[in-house]
Amino acid sequence: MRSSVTLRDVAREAGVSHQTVSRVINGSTHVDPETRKRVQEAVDSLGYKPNQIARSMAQGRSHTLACLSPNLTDFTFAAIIEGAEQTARQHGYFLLSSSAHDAETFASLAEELVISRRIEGMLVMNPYIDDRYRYLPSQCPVVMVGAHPRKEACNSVSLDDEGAAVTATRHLINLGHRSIAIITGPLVEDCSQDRLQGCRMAFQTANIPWDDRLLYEGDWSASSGYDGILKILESPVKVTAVLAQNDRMAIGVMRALREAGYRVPEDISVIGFDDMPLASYFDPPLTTMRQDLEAIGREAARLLIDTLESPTAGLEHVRMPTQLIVRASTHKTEPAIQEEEVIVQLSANSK
Amino acid sequence: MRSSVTLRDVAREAGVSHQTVSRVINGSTHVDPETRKRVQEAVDSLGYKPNQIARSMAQGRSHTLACLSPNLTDFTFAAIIEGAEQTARQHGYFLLSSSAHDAETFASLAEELVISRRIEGMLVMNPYIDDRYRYLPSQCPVVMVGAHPRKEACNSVSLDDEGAAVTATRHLINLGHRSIAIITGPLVEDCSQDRLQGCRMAFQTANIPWDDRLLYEGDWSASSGYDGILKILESPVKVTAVLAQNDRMAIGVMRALREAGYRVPEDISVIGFDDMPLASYFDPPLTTMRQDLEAIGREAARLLIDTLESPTAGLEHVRMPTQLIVRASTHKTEPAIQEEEVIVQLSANSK
DNA sequence: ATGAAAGCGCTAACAT
DNA sequence: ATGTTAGCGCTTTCAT
Repeated sequence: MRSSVTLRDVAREAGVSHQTVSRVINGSTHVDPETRKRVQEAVDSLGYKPNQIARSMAQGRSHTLACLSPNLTDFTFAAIIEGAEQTARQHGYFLLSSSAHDAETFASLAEELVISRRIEGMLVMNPYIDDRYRYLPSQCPVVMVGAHPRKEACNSVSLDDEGAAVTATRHLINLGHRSIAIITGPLVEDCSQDRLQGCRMAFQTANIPWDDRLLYEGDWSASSGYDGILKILESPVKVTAVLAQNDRMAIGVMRALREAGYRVPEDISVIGFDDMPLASYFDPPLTTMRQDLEAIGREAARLLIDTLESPTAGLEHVRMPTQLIVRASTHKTEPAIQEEEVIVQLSANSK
Repeated sequence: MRSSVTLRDVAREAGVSHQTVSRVINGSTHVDPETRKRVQEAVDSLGYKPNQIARSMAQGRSHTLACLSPNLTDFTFAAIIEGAEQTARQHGYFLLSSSAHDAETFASLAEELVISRRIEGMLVMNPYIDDRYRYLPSQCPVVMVGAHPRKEACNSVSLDDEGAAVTATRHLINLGHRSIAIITGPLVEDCSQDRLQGCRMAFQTANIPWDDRLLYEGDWSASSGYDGILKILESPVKVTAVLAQNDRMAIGVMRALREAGYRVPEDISVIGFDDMPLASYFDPPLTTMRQDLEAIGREAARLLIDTLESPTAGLEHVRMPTQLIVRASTHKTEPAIQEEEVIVQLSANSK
């Protein structure tokens, strides 16, 4: 098991110095084609594979990236990781994904990874959900995912949350809704704030007055959507549509509505965000803002690798587009203003 | 950035040899308490952290494990990885999780990881979904997750699939059902076969004849559940209950049933497997066999680490228990035989 | 209890 | 174009 073939074994076999073998392995140009061939044969016949640990040691590089997220199971995180891992591997990096439930865990984990030289760069999912942004490693490049740096100098990839919210809200408005409840994610998170801001803007454009009684701060869970809409329905305002900032909360909303005797979408329309798996299997199938999570992960990894390989690269803040997916959970109230919206949005974002 | 503190820096600071520092770091007993204290102070004041790459290099160990699964996004895989990662970290290992969509990807990835000495052991999720089991690395310990070794000599962790299926089936039988449709996962997978076998056994015990027209092989997707039940309903047999081998297919079944004008559970009962997130938010909330996925991951990692650290350890094949979760999607047909079943199962499995 | 020497398998810098 | 010499930062002998 520890009888691995080394560079020197190959060198001996090929009758050259181990350095020449190294050159061949690393594709250096300064090698005689004849020699290269001989070395290559030795490599093949001995089944030599470079020991990456030794290589990392010699160059002081680990060829490993880390991705730290609050957990690995939320579909959004998992899909981003999947994308990031793909891209990392394509570029010869491995991705170590770890979950850090809270800021302390994050801090110790990040420090260990960096100081122990195991990783060269780090993807940080949702850095502002708690204090974790305070503990971002200073000694290696970081890419924020799902949030924009406030004052940290690092790359970032996030959704066009504001734009997505504008689109979603306008979809409802165009269906004739003017009394729209909003269930947000935790307002400490940028993405909740941005989505809220998008709603505000769309309201303003349509001259819909803002009403705080129609707002509820959830925590992304289905049960918070459930609780939220029930709370809102207690107010005297008549709601005809609900915008939930993610699909899970939208599910909770639909369930509460059903139990309270409302029909979706005939009485109340519901729109979500994410287009999570099975969104089309809900009852009714959910209208939602789709985001291409794997693309976010790919982009984030690309950004990190770019930074690693060309340290001169400036900071980038990428916003990923979203797409309105109209299913059965949204519906006209009064005669709709115009229905072409859908087509417009689909094409505008499908690049 | 590369100005890290090394063992020698600490040694100089403490006025000892770097070797002594190494002893302190590694908790060797043969160190004078006085010296140890001095070294410790130097370590602290300099903020020294061992370079893990160098350490790996010297001991020929990477302290890294890999987990290869078909993808990272399926909730089942993600949750298992989450559990495995936790345990790995507790024991000082890192977990490199990668997805290998097909057998070829798996083969090259596994080879690279092992030969390059990046990892010391490997968790392999669902090795029999395709040919990947042929490419299991021979040079490092492997733990199979979700399947039992056929002839491979490795550890494994899987669900008590057969037992779970027996419990699920008996739940339906006890509710008076005798005409039960079954939607399976891909039959190349052990877990589909085992669950099917459990159904067969429960049928036999209850003297229910087997009817192939009530069987459909799905692929775990919601749409295959949808298609499957529609296909089964074409046959002249009257179905009163459906057992889907996972929750996603169960969702597909419920949707098809709803669209075909059947009520769940009044006309037809549905039971799933997994207790996936939101299972309780389906309409109706889904009765299902819960599995503790994170526990599976933890167990798998534990097994792998045990093997690594005490090579004398024999092979283990762990079966994890499941738990019947009764919600609203199952219902009596004729007068039920007895209802205490539920309680019995819950306590029997909740250890 | 401590130190000195050697080496893990490779790459980098300098020869030639 | 190729070889030689030094390490990378640590652990592992083996002395003392």
